[in-house]
Amino acid sequence: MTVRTRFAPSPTGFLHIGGARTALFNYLFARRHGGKYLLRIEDTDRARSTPEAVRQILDSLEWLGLSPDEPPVFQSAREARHAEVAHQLLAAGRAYLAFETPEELQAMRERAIAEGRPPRYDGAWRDRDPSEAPPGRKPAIRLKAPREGETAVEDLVQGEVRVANAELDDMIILRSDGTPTYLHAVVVDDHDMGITHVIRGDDHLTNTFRQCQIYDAMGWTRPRFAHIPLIHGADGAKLSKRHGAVSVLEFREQGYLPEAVFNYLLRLGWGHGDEEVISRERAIALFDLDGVGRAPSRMDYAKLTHLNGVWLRRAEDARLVHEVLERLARRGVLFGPAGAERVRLLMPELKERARTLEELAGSAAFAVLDGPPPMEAKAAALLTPEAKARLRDLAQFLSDAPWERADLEAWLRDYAEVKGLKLGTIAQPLRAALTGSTTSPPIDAVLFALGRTEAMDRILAAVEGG
RNA sequence: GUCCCCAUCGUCUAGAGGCCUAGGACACCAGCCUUUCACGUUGGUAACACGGGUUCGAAUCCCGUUGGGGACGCCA
Repeated sequence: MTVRTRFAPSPTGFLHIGGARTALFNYLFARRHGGKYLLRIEDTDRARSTPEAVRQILDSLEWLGLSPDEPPVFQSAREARHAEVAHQLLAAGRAYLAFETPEELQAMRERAIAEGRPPRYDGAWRDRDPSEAPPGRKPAIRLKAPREGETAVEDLVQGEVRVANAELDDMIILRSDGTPTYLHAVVVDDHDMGITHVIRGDDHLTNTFRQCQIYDAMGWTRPRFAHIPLIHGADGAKLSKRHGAVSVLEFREQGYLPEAVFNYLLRLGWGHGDEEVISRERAIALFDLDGVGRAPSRMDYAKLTHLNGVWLRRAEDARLVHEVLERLARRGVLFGPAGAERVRLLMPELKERARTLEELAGSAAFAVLDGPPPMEAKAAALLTPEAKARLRDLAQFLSDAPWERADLEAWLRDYAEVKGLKLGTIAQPLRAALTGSTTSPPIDAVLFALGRTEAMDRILAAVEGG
């Protein structure tokens, strides 16, 4: 049997990092077993679902390389089928019409809670004849769930989980307006889509029992289930906005690389020995459900950032140059082809020193400019009268230098030696003049990337300025 | 409240009864490298929630306690 998995978000908001991980696990499991990974948009809540959210979810998945293998299924398009199955169950005597109004049910629930009883439907219409119904009232269809015995699920992550059927009430599968409820629609869709493995957040674990009852009532084969723990914020509570970035697109904006987010999410709740840096290919080769932990894990932005740095250093220079220039342009930094070329020359050094694309763009900003860069206070402090005098002298010396990086380094060292100075003594003021900052790539690399003319301009500007 | 799930350093995890003096990674601290910053590197602080069993032997198995999470809708 070919493995088929699905990710089934509801389009009521952006795709958050927990959903992304669920998608990732579904993707990896399918790939690992040579199966298909599908997407189903659960948009049956028409009041809260938006096309904008659908688009965002699709964008987010694409960015992470988790686009589905087949066109997405929209649950709302399948309502007729959901109703059909509900009516089949009704005809087969596995479901019944229930005539309470939502208000009545709400009141029953409140009463039960007030009296310390579990808020379960009492099955009042289970054996009553519809002819007794109040006139003109539209019924909902409820599943006639078994009352004796227990329902057990062999979960691929959680192990065997069982519950007494007495704990479960007769759930509504079709609302009085003819629309399906979520629990029912999911079962029908998963069955019709040929889903073999339902991998989802463990907030659905207790729903699973009721869904199994629908499979059983229809005589359908149940899929295998795997309930993965949720991701929490740093304080252990359910991940939310106040914990920082949670939307996938937000991570993209903040300069995280998709392969780093992929890697981080993979390692959150799943491990393979001591391996930390794991590529997509490696993940597909290694991933399996038995490596998934059962405890909820917490989002750790510091580790994500570290991992991002690792992937940033591994990334192609050309790609990073492109990203950085785009980000600088978006910041309103003006630059020409010469500036872009300097970033290109400097990228091998710049990417060693950044952990996110935002940092990378920040560290490249000095290079794209034509003319002296804005001077940080700490850099300005380096440009003492003495330092300026030395820079003037150095500029003279450098004006004849062959403009290759290795030569430049040699010239600087020679200069320092001749003057009896430590290299740092001249490198720091030079760095300040060239970059406006106290930190930058190696100074010879900076000189080389800027080019003789630009470098001289900046040195002289610093010498004459302030 | 009822039901379900979970529990190893601050965090992510390795660990399938002896290989555990509990390993790795992030973070943190100190040193080295050095032209700044990073990278790298060396070392350090730091955990089996608690209590009972089972066993020659338990982080690993069982029970309980505590703590966390989730579910109990004509939401998804």
